[in-house]
Amino acid sequence: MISKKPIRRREDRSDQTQKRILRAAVREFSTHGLSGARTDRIAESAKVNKALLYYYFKSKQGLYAAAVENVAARVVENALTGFDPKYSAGEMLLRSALNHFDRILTQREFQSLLQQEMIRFRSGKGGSIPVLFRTAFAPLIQKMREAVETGTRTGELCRMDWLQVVYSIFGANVFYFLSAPMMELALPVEPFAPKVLKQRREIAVQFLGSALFTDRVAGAKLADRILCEMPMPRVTNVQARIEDFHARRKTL
Amino acid sequence: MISKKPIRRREDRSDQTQKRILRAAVREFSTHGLSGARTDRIAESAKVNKALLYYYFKSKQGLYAAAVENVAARVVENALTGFDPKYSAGEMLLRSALNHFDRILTQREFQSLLQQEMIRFRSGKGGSIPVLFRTAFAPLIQKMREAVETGTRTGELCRMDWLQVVYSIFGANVFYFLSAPMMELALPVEPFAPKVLKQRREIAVQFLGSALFTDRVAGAKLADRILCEMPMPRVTNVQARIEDFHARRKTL
DNA sequence: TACTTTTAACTAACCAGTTAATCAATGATA
DNA sequence: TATCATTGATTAACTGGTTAGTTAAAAGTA
Repeated sequence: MISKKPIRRREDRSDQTQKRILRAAVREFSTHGLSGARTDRIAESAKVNKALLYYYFKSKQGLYAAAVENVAARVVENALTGFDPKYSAGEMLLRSALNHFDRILTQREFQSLLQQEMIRFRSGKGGSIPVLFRTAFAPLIQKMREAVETGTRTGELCRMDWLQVVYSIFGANVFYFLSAPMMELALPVEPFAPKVLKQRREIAVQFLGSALFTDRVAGAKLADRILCEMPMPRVTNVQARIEDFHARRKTL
Repeated sequence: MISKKPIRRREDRSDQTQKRILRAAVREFSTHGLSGARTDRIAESAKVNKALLYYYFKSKQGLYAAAVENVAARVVENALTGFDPKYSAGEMLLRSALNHFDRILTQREFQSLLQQEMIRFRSGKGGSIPVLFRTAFAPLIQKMREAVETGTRTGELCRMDWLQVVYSIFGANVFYFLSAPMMELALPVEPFAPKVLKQRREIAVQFLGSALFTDRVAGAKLADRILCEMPMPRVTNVQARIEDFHARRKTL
């Protein structure tokens, strides 16, 4: 933003504008949905002419697909960290819960896009769900299943349905962020304030610790230890949040 | 559908067409979103002229608002059943979890609309969230909070953050239905098959029973008892499911 | 007749996608 | 190394189909 040295090499320049378009597209699609998004708005926010969108991504659909893939790729990389075999099964689960929370926190657009894709998929159109599923989702729940099964076999965890564990972990996190706008109206706190987020994150893991483990106290202790080792990431996405804020102001 | 006796009274006739429009609108908006929905399609599916939509509901936005309110109203009525003071705090919570599951199951459109409204709300525009919040959401979580607090005071429930309980209960249910289309790709089962639904519903309550209660075994037993008293409702919405099916076929 | 409900046909705006022309690196040539 | 055709990147202006919303008249009911 600040450095104004013009890019000389043609390729680099083109790459950069493509990235700019993609960033703008992710923002637009995640806040307005596929049909609500406006190509003019994307072009304007990427500071390029609208025709460029079609030059690089042939159609609105194409741009949308590229946007979804782009965010998905960013997610996949760190989805499986935490399943290091040096950890016990229970620890893997708690770590993946934290991982999931942090991922939603740092990549909010992904969540919006994913939810919208889910609705689209349910009402018939193929969309990107199958791809997302194969690349991001399937490997993760497979790992979780294995962890629950070994955990119950060794007696570390309570005897329980592995799917229910998946639903509990993901569900609580997803619902937290999903319901945040509404909760904002209910509670005397701002759900996206760093302090509140941090506390929520801790409580969620502690809850899992005492809900999943045979030895409740040991589970809670383990949760505390992991929390020390995995501090909450800083939310770097400041620019987007500022833009959000202004968009909000304008429409009030 | 079958009975063809024409309605004589003007008022009744008008009422009925309004309802037909509203039903069609709910279907259209919940599958396509506000901006994806087409007024022509709503009119056609309600078997009225498009101008009637504007006669009764002045604008697309107005129709949308009416649709959301309509579904919300249906939800509110049975949200608070289960908080009968004759039950213990723990029982209230388990019952409300089942209630919530059944509500999503029988009124799927509400969920879609609500989620879309949540995204809309986050990205600035007021929408119906504040209304929905006051009428449906706030009273419910208030009751849940009270239940958790009395439950922990009496020692029936584990000492835990009441909000975390809310997130766990709602989260698991919401996430089950939200992720169902994706899970369909992951699992060898159809998540909307009555048998699968029934099993999931049971496991979810049993999980809560042993996660929330100080006495895990007692919690699980209570869950079983409640499950007997609250059998899964039949999904009456056959027409919508058939239409869904056909819509799906067409777009493949 | 007087009033409400419903319709066919229309319009104005919007918006995805196109076109043809311009601009600026690049690399070949003398 | 100065020149210039080539090619990729970018734009302003346009187009045509779509869609929310209107109007004026017809049909139905009290």
